[in-house]
Amino acid sequence: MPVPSLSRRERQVLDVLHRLGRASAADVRDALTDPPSDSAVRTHLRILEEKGHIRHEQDGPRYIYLPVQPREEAGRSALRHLTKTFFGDAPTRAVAALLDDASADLSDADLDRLDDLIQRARAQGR
Amino acid sequence: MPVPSLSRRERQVLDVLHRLGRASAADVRDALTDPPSDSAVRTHLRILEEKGHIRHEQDGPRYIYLPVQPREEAGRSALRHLTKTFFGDAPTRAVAALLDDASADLSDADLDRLDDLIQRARAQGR
DNA sequence: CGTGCCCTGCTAAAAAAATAACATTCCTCC
DNA sequence: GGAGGAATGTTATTTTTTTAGCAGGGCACG
Repeated sequence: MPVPSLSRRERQVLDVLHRLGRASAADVRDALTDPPSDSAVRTHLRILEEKGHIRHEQDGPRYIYLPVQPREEAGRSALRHLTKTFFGDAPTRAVAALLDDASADLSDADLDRLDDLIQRARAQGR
Repeated sequence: MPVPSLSRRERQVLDVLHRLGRASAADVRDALTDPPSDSAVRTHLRILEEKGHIRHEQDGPRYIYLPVQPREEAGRSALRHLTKTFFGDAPTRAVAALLDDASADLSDADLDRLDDLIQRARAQGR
C-alpha cells in the first residue's frame, strides 16, 4: 500500500479536472464546495503540473488545465484500487454493487449494452 | 466537491483496515509498503478512532481495529464518487471498464451471476 | 496613452499532518 | 516480587500542506 502521491487538496483538484475534462483556475474554484482563495487554487494547479499530473493550454489570456492521464485510464486504475480495497479484489462484486445501486436508473439500452459486454467476455473467456 | 475529511496517511490506513477487515497496529504497519514508525501508525489509528471512522476491540493485550462503516457500504459510496469523477456519472460505463479490465479472469459462474444481476435489474425497471 | 482589470508566478506565513521520542501500564516468567 | 517485553497514550518536533499576499505583465477601453 504505497503512499498516494497527492495531498488532500491536490486530489480534490485533480478530481475536478477529471470530472470537467478541462478547466480554468476559476472553473476549478467554482467546482469546489469549500474553495480557498483564487491564489491557493492556482498554486495547487501549478504544483500538479510540476508533478506531471496535469498540463495546460493557453486560451487567450488564460490557462486551461487538463489531466495528463486520460479520464478513462485514470478511472480504470482507480477502479482497480477500489476493487482491491472494498471488494476483495473481486470485480464481479464491484459490478454487483454498482448495478444494485443504479438499477433503478438504468435504461433498457443500458441493460442491453451490459448484456453485450457479458457476451463478449464469455466469448473471450474460452 | 467537499474536502475529503481524511489526510493522506489516514486514508491509507483506513483503506488497509477495509482490506483486512480487522487488524492490529502491527498488522496495519505490515500492510504498508512505506511504513513509518510503529508509534506513528498508532497515532493515526487513534485519530481515526477519534474521528469516528474506526473502533477497536480488545484482544488480550492488544487492540484490534475495525472500520465503523461496513466494507460493502464504504465501497458503494466510493464507487459513487468514482463514477461521478471518471465516468460522467454513468454507472454503465464504470461497469464496462470493470468488465473490460477483468474479463480474462472471470469464470463462467461469475458471468452467470452477472447475467442474473442484469435480469433482476430488468425486472425491477418496469 | 493610462487606468483598471484579470491573469500569472513567486514568496512568505499559518495551519495541519506526519513522525518519533518518551512515559506508563500491564502481563509474563524467572 | 522484580526484570523484561510488548502494548498503549501523551507530547513535542519536524515536515508538508494549505493558504493568502503581493508584484508583474498584458489587454481593453475610456
